Amino acid sequence: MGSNETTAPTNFIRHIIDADIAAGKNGGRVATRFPPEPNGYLHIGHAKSICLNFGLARDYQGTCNLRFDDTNPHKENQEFVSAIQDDVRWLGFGWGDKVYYASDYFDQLYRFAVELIEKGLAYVCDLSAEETRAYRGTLTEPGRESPYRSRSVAENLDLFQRMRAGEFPDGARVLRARIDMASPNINLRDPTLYRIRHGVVHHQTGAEWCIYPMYDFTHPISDALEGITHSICTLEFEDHRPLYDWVLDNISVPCHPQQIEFSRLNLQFAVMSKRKLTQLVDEGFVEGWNDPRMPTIAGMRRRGYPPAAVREFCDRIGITKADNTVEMSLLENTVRDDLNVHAPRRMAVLHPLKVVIENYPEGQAEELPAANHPQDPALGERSIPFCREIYIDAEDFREEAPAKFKRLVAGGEVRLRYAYVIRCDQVIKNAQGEVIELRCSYDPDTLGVNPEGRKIKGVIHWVSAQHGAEAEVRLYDRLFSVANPDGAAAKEGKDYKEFINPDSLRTLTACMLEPALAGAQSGELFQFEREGYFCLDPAQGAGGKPIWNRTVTLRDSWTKIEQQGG
RNA sequence: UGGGGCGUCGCCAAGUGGUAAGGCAACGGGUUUUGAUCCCGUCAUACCCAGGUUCGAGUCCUGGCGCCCCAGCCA
Repeated sequence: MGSNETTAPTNFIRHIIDADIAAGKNGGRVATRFPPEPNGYLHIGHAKSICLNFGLARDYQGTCNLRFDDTNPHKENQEFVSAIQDDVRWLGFGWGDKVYYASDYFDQLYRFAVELIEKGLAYVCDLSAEETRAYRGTLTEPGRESPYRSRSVAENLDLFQRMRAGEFPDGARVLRARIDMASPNINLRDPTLYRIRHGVVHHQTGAEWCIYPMYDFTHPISDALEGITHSICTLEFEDHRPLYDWVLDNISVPCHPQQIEFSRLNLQFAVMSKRKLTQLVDEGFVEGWNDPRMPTIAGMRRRGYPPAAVREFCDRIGITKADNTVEMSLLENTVRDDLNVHAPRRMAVLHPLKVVIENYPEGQAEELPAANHPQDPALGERSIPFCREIYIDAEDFREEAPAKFKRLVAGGEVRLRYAYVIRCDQVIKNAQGEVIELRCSYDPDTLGVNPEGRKIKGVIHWVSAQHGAEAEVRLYDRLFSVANPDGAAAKEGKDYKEFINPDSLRTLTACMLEPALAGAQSGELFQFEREGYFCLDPAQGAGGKPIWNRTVTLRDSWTKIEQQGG
């Protein structure tokens, strides 16, 4: 196998493909597909599948089709079709100029159904949905055969044609495969192949059809028609594989793709089912599918996760058949690894506390050079204005210093990043006793050099009060307050939504940014030194202020020290 | 009690009979004008359990145990 660049780590599916190639199967060809149903936005679990399928095509010089599994118009729409394409492209994968739709095969699917009927392998069944369920039996008892199971081929052909012609109402009849009502595998107990759906406009085929094929019938045929070699899906379809093979074994298709199943991704502090994500959106628990707290691809994009980091994450988690729940720290660390290398550094004060440097001349200002990246000179530098009044973060000042606290304390000194060492001479408080301003003095001999005879242990960030730009900053935390919302809900007999973290979004409306941030473009990412990585949101906040989303925090060893009573 | 899967470090995960990779987390230490980054070190006599085969088993066999999925005219 192999290619020059990014080759994903090996896994059991690659072993299968390697063996197939060695055996000369499919003429050594590898063709996969990513088959989303356009009934919602893609999430990080889909990203895992996308990276797997498109990654296989990339590494084996094969192909991967983007194919919409659009057989249930009731739940699907064009907005989702478009969003899915945006998301796959954003992740970094392409598909030439052809997007595939299962609905492109509706005519052929119909003819294959007729073929099955002609072979006596499918029949029109008049049982209601409830009756069908009752006839199906249970997990431990076999089902009973439908009274319509022995209709003649001619009658079945006539009825199926009339189903298509719209002669029967919804639910009146279905087309079923005639397999085995006693099979221990419930999927083989004469599964439904076609159902009647009047009055829904399909986003691709409009009102052309009033019967729609089921997944189990559509999927294997779509794969075969596209010459897919390896049809990769998640574990819950393992029980469907005998049906997948049955369909292909009994109709005249050009090839028989191999279905392979892997386990889906579970992520701590998140829910991953489309039903639940849809609910969070529809019921207003989040601002939309692209809310930065959502585990959707659109949400991660808005949050500022680089696509390369998401791809790297998918490589790091691997592909197996074992149930798994990945820790959020793995995702966050993957994002940090990418951002640390690529994000230019800036200074921003989130909780401004005014500092007046009394021995700095009023009306004076100077431009101080600052590296855009401390380890990568190629990113260049910008200059930062310094003057008599600045803001520092309220968290960087304490009247009394806890042990190991190395920021500014009353009477103490601290280094202003890329500027001077200052000393806090006086603390000004309001009537409530809250610190509202600091009067300091600076040491003019400390620009770029350490003072003689004393060690300055702390460095803090700051922004010029005169030159800084105001901004809104949104701090995101995990959407759920427990690692496993579904598990907690089941255990405590509650709804998973009761575990939504009330502090998953904290909005700071009076932040101060260094001037270099003023011209940033929507989507641009920076590290706000000592705070984290932030991404400019496309929207504007109150008063037209820019909104900066916190992508991820920096790793923080201080809070731990502080909590240990340090 | 039917069928299909899965069980290797806190979380992922290599391993394909020859004597337990790697990543994340954690914990020590060093560098540092980001308590960041970076660097160094520690971290499974042990692979769900019990027997067995073998010179040798996480890998093979037998029997248990645990967890996940399946009874949509959803995908």
